[in-house]
Amino acid sequence: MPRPTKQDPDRGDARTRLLGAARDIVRRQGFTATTVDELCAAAGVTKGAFFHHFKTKEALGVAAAEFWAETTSALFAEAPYHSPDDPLDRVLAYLDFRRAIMAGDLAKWTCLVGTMTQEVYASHPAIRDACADSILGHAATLIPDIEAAMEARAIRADWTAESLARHCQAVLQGAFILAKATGDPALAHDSIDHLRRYVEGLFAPPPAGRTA
Amino acid sequence: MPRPTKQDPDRGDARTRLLGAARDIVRRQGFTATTVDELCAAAGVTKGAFFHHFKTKEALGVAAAEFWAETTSALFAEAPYHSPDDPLDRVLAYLDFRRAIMAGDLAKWTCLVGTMTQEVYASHPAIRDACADSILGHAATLIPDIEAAMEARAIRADWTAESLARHCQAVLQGAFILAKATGDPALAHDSIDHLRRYVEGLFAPPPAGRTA
DNA sequence: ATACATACCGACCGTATGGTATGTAATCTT
DNA sequence: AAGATTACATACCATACGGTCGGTATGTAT
Repeated sequence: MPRPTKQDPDRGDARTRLLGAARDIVRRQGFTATTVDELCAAAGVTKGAFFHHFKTKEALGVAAAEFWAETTSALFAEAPYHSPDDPLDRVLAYLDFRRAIMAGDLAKWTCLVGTMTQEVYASHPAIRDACADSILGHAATLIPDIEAAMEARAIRADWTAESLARHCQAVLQGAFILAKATGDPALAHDSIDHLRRYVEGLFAPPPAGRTA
Repeated sequence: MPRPTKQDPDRGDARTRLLGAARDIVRRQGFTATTVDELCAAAGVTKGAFFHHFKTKEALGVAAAEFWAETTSALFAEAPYHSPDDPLDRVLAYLDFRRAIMAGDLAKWTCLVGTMTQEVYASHPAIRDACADSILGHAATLIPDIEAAMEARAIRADWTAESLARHCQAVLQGAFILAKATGDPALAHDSIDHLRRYVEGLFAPPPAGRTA
């Protein structure tokens, strides 16, 4: 059962604070470069507390990915992009929402699990799997709207709603990398714009969606 | 002047071998998780040789990104996708080429500089800049063909050839992440397929390219 | 032949790292 | 209230890490 820490109470229990610190620091420096001591300092927690809650640093990585999945899915569930009546408009509103978030400090709007994946996919399978669950789980939330949009417009395509949902995530992840490389969110915005145009085109009336 | 090492001659000079080792190992484990000793062992070189050629580990990171830019640009320059007469076909052939490469060991076909960017964008600006140069430099090689395709089809678009070239790189980078997360190249293939369909759609005859 | 520079070797160093062992206080169970 | 369990704190450890340093071998110019 959680209990406030000595060093800085009234900020939640040690475990949650460590996960929050991991979310912020790992996004900025990566998983390997982030040390246990650093996480403890940021969370206002001692090393004993760290290894009480997480058997190893790798276990923290897994927990951080799961924490990320939970918190982001809550955030997106409450986001305003679900309100349009037309399912296609909901999908486009999702992209607009993702685009709108891309401002300010890079480490605040880039993706924890995408970052970790690159580093640990070969060396820490447990973390990688948790990251994959997070990414694919989030992608899956788009599928119903895409399917509904396909049905509403009677689209018979050579692509699946699932693959399009995942493609959106791929574009987002790639946009993060371009933004990090250049320090300029504009490149990320441009990529989302291209993606939005693609989705619009897929559902456009005339020769749309490459009907068979 | 390069000189073969004692441990394993006839494999090039120490510097090049270290850069080759960095390319392979960093792609699998990331920059931070890759140790100097590990690189030396893989290159069959001693630590003395390492720090003779590179002042610090960070300097090796910069050199590895530059090495990557040189070797890949050579590879793409000689690749077969330049042969079609129609510039649009060359762009599509580029995508087909990128897609075809995506098979086998992940660490062999994913992007060194994309991986490094995620880790070091905030902590090692020098490496980040070298990575940005590599990515944007490669993207720039696509611009002439895209521009020619736009001109050939008289496309007046609200997007630029440069932004489309960069978007292609974003999709590639994102595809790498999905493939790493799932261990399945199929997700990367699907994303490239979507990108290809997008590019085709942009240049399609009827209501093309969102003319103003 | 001498002098100098480059390329490489391998032992060593200070520190930072992930992890442990042990102790103490709050909370739960009965 | 008593014991058990959970939640945290502190001191400590073995090792691995980036980096240094003195030295040697191989050119290269004069």
